[in-house]
Amino acid sequence: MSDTQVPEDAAATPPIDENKLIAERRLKLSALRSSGASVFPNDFRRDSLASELHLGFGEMGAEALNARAIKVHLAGRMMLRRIMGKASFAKIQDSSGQIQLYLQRDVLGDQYEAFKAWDIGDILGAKGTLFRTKTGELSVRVESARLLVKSLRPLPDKWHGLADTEVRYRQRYVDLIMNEDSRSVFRKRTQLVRYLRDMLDTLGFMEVETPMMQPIPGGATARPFVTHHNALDIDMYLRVAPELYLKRLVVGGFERIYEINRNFRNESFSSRHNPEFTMLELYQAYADYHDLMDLVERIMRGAAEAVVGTLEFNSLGRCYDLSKPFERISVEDMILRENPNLERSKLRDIAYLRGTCEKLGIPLNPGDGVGKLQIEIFEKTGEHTLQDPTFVFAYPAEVSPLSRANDTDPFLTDRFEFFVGGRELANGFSELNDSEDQAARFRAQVARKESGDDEAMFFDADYVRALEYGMPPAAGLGVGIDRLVGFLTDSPSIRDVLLFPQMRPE
RNA sequence: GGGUCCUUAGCUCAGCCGGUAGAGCAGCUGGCUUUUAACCAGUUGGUCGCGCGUUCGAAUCGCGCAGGACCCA
Repeated sequence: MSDTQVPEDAAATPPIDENKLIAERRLKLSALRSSGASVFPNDFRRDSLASELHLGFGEMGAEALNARAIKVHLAGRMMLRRIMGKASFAKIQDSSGQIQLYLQRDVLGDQYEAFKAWDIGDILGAKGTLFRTKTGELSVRVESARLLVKSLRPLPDKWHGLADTEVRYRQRYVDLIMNEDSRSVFRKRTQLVRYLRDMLDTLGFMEVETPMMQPIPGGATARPFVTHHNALDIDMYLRVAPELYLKRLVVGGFERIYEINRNFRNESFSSRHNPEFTMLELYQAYADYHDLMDLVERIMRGAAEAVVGTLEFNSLGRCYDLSKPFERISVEDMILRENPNLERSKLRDIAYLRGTCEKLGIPLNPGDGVGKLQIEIFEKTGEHTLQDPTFVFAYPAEVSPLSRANDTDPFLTDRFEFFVGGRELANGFSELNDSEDQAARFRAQVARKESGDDEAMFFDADYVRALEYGMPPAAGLGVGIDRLVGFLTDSPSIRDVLLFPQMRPE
């Protein structure tokens, strides 16, 4: 591509939001083009990042700096500019941080006059020598400077920054330019995922990838997105969970596996939900749900160390101390704790539970059995009280179609959910590996679907066939990565931890 | 899906007892060779989210729509 020619269709498809400030910058760009100079050059090479210089020389005195005369090549976006006649200060920002430049007309000559026409937001390259200003700021005395990229759009207010949440989400690039807090959240997200991979690899887990497009969506009760495969002429579903594929791999002999990837659920979106979100799912053979509760404690502490740097920290308006043991309590005990007026002996009496739901204002669905009603009551009265890290275990089989039944009480399954800050962060259970029981539970889900529950599961015959070969006893765990990041970075909205959250079209 | 609030210059925000829109920053012009949101002087810039209504007159009042934030389901 030639960089001295304006693309011919530039005028035919004008960008959005044109204004006078942009027009002025376009004029400057067009003057650059007609000057014959290289307008978007890519031959400048830097040898330092701002933060490396602050780290390496931030403590060095002015005289020592002058004596060593350290030469640096830097590049970055100009964020701030103070022109004082024949000398100027500017701050440039690179991926690591910011550093101040000092530019003088006596040194730079024509380049100095050119610099005065550059705008905040332009990307420039500078070569110079480190020094300390009389107020003590580590800076670069610039010996030559070049404009590398002309920015056509003005940045937000240099002091107030970008505050409009909608623009922060829609134009994340502007948010990332302006807000170190935002950059920090996404760096921490990456640190968390790297920690999880390192830890699981250390424990002998193998990372795998399973289909995102599935002919039968399974592994969770949720409405799927539908798409169409043209060559096969069949509808396909974006996965709501990878669970059934991961367990096929356990049948195949991969005894410790995990996947960190996206799930898709066709629900409305808000500050708590995004249609696509990231889950860690792992499966461990010859382990049960108790082992996974221990693993979740380990993950939570390791993640806090990796991301926050400490086990004691504030998040979402509260102080947490993850060094204390996490509480473990059963669903029925939770219900009784939050509803002391209820009688334990009647917790499996459907008429009693219906009456309780009515008193609590929970809408009743005709198909709901005892287990479903128990969970409704727990979610309404108990879930939000679980601020400190807590495992709730012994979930009814009715709401746990993939979990192993409890040996002594078949109404229950060996399943837990993990809560912190009043939100569910993880879900784990001993896996159902009885193929005949699994087939029966799929049939029950199909019956729910036929009675109008469009979140109920499909019958997955191949999955049952896989179980018929024999799946080793195993336990499985799912961890909501977005929620975990939100908790560890004190981000109240899921949109603050997704680079590009789902928004209505502009 | 329901409730409350928000939408004014490129950005951050005033203006809301209805009388034809303002500040700071950014921009432009000039001055200033160690500034720290630099400073000083001058200056440009608006379909007040969109539509309909009330009124002599609407950024301001009413209704509807759109987008967003928070709370609830």
